Amino acid sequence: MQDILTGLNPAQKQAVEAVEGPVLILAGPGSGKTRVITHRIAYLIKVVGINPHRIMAVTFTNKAAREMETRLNLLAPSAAGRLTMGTFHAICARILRQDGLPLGVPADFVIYDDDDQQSLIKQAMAELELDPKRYPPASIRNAISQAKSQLVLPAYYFEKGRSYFEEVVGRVYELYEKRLKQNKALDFDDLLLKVVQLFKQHPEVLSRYQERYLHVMVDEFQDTNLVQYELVKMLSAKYKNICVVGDPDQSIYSWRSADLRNVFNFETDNPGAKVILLEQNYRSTKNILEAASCVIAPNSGRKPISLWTENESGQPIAVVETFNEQEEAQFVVSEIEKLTRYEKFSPGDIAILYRTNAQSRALEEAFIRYGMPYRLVSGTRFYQRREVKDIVAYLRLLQNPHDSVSLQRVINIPTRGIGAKTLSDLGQFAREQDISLYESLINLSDENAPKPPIPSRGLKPLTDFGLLLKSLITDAQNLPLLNLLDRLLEGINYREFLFASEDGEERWDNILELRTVAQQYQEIAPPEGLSAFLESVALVSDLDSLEEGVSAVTLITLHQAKGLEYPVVFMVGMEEGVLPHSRSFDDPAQMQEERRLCYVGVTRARKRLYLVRAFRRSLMGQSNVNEPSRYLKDIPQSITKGREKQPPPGQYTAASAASPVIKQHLQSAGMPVKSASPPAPKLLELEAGDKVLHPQFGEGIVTSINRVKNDAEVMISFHSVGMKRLMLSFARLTKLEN
DNA sequence: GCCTCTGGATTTTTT
DNA sequence: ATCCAGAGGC
Repeated sequence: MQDILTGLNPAQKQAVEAVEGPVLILAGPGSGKTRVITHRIAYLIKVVGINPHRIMAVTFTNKAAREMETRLNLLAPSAAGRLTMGTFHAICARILRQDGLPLGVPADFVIYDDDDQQSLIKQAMAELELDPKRYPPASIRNAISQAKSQLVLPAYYFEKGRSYFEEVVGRVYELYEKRLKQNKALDFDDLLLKVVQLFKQHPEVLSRYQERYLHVMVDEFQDTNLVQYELVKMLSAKYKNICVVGDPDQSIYSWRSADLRNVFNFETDNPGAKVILLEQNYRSTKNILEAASCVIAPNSGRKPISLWTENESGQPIAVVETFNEQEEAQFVVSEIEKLTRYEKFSPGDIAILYRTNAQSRALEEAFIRYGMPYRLVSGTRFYQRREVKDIVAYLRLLQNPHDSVSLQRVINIPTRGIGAKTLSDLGQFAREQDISLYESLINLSDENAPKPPIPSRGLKPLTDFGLLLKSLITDAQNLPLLNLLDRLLEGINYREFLFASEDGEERWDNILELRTVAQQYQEIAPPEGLSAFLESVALVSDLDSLEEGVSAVTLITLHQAKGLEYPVVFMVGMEEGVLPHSRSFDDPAQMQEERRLCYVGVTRARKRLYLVRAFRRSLMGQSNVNEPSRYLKDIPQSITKGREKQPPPGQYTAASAASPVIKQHLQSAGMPVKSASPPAPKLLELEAGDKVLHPQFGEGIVTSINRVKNDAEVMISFHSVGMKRLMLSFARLTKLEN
């Protein structure tokens, strides 16, 4: 037990030893959070004597779970594999496969990702004859997902006093649920929600789990939504040993329903909760830490966490202005060149962080031009690639033939002459008979079964497809995964099909890559090998494959960078409109989140931090001049080292394209400077009473409009979120016909 | 049923 | 600038 507590600071030690009752650990960035969690688990096992089987540790990412597993193995090897450790979704999927039946969740359910979810929603909307122009499927999906994350059921939308938009959401939600059930499918939100429902409706199941888990720990608690919190509350209700670890300043996923109320209400929710602050930072230099503190300080309603470090002051923060994004990229690359050539840093020590994926483009081009190795985390994600999704859809169909979303996806892949008309006829028939699409296909080759009304010309491909599926489904029961996969690829002539398309070779390579992943499931006996594979495919992300120790510069979004650290960090695009993103301008809560995002970025850096901005930036095809990010102003000059642009080189003769420094120069020399600001945008013509659509808030009614300068303040009563005040130029409103 | 064109939108994406 | 979905033409 010596080794478990030695080397911990007093706060960490306190956190490790606080094993009784509810505990809230507020852990600043770089404060040794993972260390505390793993040591606490080791302490529970080796000192308190808890059976590892009775401990649950929940994380958000597979990567975090894996890391914890690895580190725990060093401390308490005997516990290996005996804990329940994993992501919320993985743990819930397991519970449902085992105990879902009483709730009507079949053990062989498939998991729908966001794309599948959207397909099914579109389909439901078509069935309800709802115009996707008026009710964007993405908004509806979002509304449904939000609802599910907050334990809201369709019935809520039919209560008195709901708006028409909400009623629409309710109707789609209801039908969507019905279709999910028919497809024996669950979406990501369901994995959590169904477990909560299972526990509520079947107390005997709940009490079994409650009995088992003496200790429940949750990592990244600031990212939990209401359902997730509800879940851990239920699980820990008997023994009340619930320990949550998080940092509200690093909450950047509210748009994925993360709810900070979970953190802020924890103490009132859990009387007698111990609160422990981890404030000593082991990661960054004093300068970097101070910059971080200054960035986050202006946010209101924060938990009182103030970071400190015994690390050296280090270098000043480099604040750099470049002309445009090409020059920004060039600066980054040449600076990296210097860092790796003249200093001790290697490319693997360096990361470039940005707000939006689109920003990676210019950077990549520069890296390629200079022949410098880089790795881009998640351009198009592997499991999102069309060819990979197609084959995964086939495999899902083999596990669960009722999965109509997958069936519709692959029914004409490769092209076999089954078009939209045939498909809709088939779909209508299936609905009328109340059978699945697969069953109606099978009916075609069964003499006694009712037949869908398909013109004879379209029949043959359908019948053949049905027979192909049927035989593959039998194979799925008997063949090891790789053999099954190969038989599938052969049965549909997939290689030939891909090679006939553009980028055929690359796409086939992706299939071979998928095959390599499948190889790991080869040893699991036939039907289970397939389902284990599919489950892992559904629940992994790209970040999971982010290897360490690669000798290349990492290009990564700020969101994805959470939880990572690098000796050298470049944050690019430090401009108003980029960070903070212009889409957040009209919502104070979102603006606070942008600030947290900046804070997350800054705190990724260990030794060196560069904050880079471009004077001009092309976004969506047009070039704009952006102000420096407000966050730059929050960092005191005493710890920064500015590197304003050099005097104008030849190519920057256009005054309108000059940096502010250059412009001043020109102006004082009596030269005319044309304003580089874009022309005032055309504003939407609106008046009170107009009906409008907002991409996030949905439909609303304009209650008042107040012109200011070139813009206007509009008050809008939204059906979904009530009254909001928005700036017309920023709010992406669409006018709807009254 | 397949191909081509156009219009619209384009933050972030742990599972 | 680009990507995608849906519409319309062959």
